[in-house]
Amino acid sequence: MARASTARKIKAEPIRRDVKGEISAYKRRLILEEACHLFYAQGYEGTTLEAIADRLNVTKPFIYSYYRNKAEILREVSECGIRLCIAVLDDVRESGGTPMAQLKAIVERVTSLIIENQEYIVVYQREEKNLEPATARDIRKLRKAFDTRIEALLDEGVASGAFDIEDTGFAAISISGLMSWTANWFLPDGKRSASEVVVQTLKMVTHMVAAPT
Amino acid sequence: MARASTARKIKAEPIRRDVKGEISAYKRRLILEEACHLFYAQGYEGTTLEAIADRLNVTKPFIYSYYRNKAEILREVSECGIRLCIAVLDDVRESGGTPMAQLKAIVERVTSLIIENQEYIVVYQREEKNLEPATARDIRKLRKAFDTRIEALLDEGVASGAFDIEDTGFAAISISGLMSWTANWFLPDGKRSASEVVVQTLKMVTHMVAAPT
DNA sequence: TACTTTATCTACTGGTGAGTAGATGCGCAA
DNA sequence: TTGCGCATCTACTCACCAGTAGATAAAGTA
Repeated sequence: MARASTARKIKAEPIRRDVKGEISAYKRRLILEEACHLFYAQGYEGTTLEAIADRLNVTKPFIYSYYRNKAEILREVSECGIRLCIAVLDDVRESGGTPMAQLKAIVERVTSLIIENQEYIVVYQREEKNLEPATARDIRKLRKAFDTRIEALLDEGVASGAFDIEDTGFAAISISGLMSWTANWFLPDGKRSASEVVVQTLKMVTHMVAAPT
Repeated sequence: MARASTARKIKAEPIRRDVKGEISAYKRRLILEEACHLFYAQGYEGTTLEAIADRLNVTKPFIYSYYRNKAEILREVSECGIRLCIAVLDDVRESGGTPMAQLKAIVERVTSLIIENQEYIVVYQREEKNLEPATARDIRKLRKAFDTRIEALLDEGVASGAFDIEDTGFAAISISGLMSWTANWFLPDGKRSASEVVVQTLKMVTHMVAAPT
């Protein structure tokens, strides 16, 4: 085993960076970004692996040494967006505050995230049918978990009297839908800037749930 | 010309149905429905014309005698949903009423329509990238026109004091987004029935735009 | 009956693109 | 300097599918 020979080196300098691994991860990242960009512009089936390779000035087998197949690239693209959204939700929930303050923070940050990662979000929405069924299920579960946790927050707000909502489950779907939908129509050079969209979305959501004062 | 010989018959019985044309239209319809169903279940690229033909117990060239090519089928599927929505909007606007009453009627009827035609709507949303660019532009224009006319209605409501909205353009996008999004998550056998979803959507939209009383 | 038209089929082509086998060449260790 | 291993490439295979040419059969017409 190679392990025995490296063991000595580790003793001399116990903490060392996995340079090889980092470079490999970086290359995966490059492939992923370019793939997402092309999937967004031309669709998944309309994008050949050769086209991705071309844009990176490499060849198709290069890609195959970092991803098992085309579907694995799509999987990674698809997971990316929802993972980020859940991370934000976790962060806000942990840092506490009133239900209204938390909801506002979530809407603000998640909407920004969706705009920033528009291509990833849209590709997932469009190309779900090209994922392997098991993968599609897993990602759907993540989305569902996101909605359920928004629902829990809304329940807290209803209990405290901050929100006036009849069906919090439905409201949660509506809020997360409103944010997701942004990815479908937002244009980076359109008449509304990203920050204006965030502000307006926040207003819509607030209007939708706030109890009359 | 054959026209001269049929002219005499038309004189004998001036109003006659175009049976041949109707049958032809009916066959197109059958192809369209089956195609939409398969596009929905397996994606556009994942559906072969042979598969569509199989389900209809015919062969591929049969389809080619009713549609020029695969993309033309997709075009018809894609146009279907938005055309129906615009027809409803026209109808409601024509029959008049207060802005609030009109908005409610639109949300109610369009949301129902979207649920009924879920497959058509979703296929369009997903497969836009597989349309010919010119066709995609045309359909986008229809969607845009729909939103603009919702915006005009919202403006009327703001003028009359019924609505409290800062950016009616944004609110219009949000409302049509909320309705469109339904197609993405509604399950015919899910825990909410179609009519419950319609009622809840109506409540969300009302909450979102209504001026405080 | 014989001829025409129309609807649909059988059997093909041509192009494409995912995935792979094996070659090549470069950097590193001894 | 030689040899090894890793990264990447060249050059293919294989399957699939949109679209088509031309056959066939059924219905109508004279």
